[in-house]
Formats: sequence, C-alpha cells, structure tokens
Amino acid sequence: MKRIEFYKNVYKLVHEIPMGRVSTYGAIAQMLGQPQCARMVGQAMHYASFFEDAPCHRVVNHQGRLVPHWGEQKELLLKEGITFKDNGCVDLKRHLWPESSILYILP
DNA sequence: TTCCTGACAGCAT
DNA sequence: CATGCTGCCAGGA
Repeated sequence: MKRIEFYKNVYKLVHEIPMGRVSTYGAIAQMLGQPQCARMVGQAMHYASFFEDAPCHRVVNHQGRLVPHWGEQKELLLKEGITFKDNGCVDLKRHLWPESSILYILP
C-alpha cells in the first residue's frame, strides 16, 4: 500500500468517526491493516490540519492524551460532549470508537 | 546518505 | 492509569 493511499484511507476513516466519539492512531492503523504505522496516522493528521478536511480533533493517542500545542482541541471535544478525566485525558472508556463491545459495559 | 525527531504503541515497573 | 524504555516508519536537516 502506498503512502498516499494510506493517508487517503486514514482521512476516510477519520470522517467516519461519529459525533461525540474519539479514536486512536493505533486503532486506525490497525483498521487499515498496518498496525505498525500508527505514527504515520499522526503524520496524516498533521497534514490534515493543513487541508482542513478532517475532524482530526477526534483522534488521540491510546492513553487519551490530547495533541500537544493544540489547546483548541480540548474545546472542540468539549463542545461535542466528550468528557475528560481530572488529569486532562479523554475518557476512552466512554468515547472510544470503534468499540462496540464497550457499549453494554457502560451504566 | 546518516542521524535526529515525532499528533505512536506495547510491555515492564 | 502513569512512567520509562524499546521498536516502528516517514520526513527533514
């Protein structure tokens, strides 16, 4: 799979993240069959911010940590109803996507 | 081309 | 879950 195609697929998946949900770089990379290329997803997001064509604010790392040097992201997520923990990390237990199995675990 | 960096992840502690 | 170390891959100097 060429890099350009990889990026395109990344953007397509990012567009499919539902409102009020978040995803991780690794999850996206795995969905594309390239679990080793999580960093490339991050790079794709970096370029995406330049093109302004994808809701990259809904993509965080596997710990729920937000993007460094981008304070606006937290505000955008709060507007979508994303909840944060006291330490400032996204509550992945409640908003991670895709995570169908987690739904029936929630109260 | 080599070396360093980074919007990462997995595993150990 | 938080921290630290290692493995990864693609860019940039």
